[in-house]
Amino acid sequence: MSWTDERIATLKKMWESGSTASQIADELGGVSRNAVIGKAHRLGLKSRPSPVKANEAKAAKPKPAAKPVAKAPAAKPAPRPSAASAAAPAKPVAKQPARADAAVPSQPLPNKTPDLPKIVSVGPGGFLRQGPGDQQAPIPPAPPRRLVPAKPDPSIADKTSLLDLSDKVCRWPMGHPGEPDFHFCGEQVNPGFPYCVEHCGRAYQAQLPRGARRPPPPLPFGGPRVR
DNA sequence: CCCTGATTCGC
DNA sequence: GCGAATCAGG
Repeated sequence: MSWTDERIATLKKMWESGSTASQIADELGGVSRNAVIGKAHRLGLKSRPSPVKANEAKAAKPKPAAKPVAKAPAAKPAPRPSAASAAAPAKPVAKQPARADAAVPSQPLPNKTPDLPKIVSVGPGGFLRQGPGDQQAPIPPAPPRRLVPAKPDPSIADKTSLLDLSDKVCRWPMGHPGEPDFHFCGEQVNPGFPYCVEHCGRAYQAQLPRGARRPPPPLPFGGPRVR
């Protein structure tokens, strides 16, 4: 496989979306994880949370040629809290601590809740997915104001592809990643959220008292994938 | 072991 | 430019 413009664009988009190299490679197909990483570097894309580069701020050892066994007794004065801890016990397909920081803006609505929990993750297609089990987190964004009736925007005559995603369009996935008709909602977003008003209602649901909860969770995207 | 990204280096 | 091999941390 060669790196066509589209493949490079997809690579960039997914890389910046927080998808792991493995996910990107899997989505692109025909390339290995290393190929993706290598290409990403050649493109100038810099790696975000690199588990390997987490610390290492003083000693630089770019070449593994010399490895002096300079192991001091080493006290640990700096207790480094691991910030990357995803509490996701349910992993249907693959575990992926993917982050979606860029896609989840901070709490815009000065409501009661202090902060907006990140209840989204990045799925295999680079789309944002909400785990069904994540619904229990304190979910603030009950629309405080009157909901605007979904107004069809004429600017979205065509489908919104992965490459068309931006902070302005709804990222709610329609269909299945990888399929030819897979696209995103593309509606104008509810300001401060990655989804439009309608899909915000799907993504964020009020926490009902125990017992009154509705078992059937909303289907995040068209349902289980059928291959 | 698994995963991750970084880097190197022969092609 | 490409990516397998390798390294290195979690």
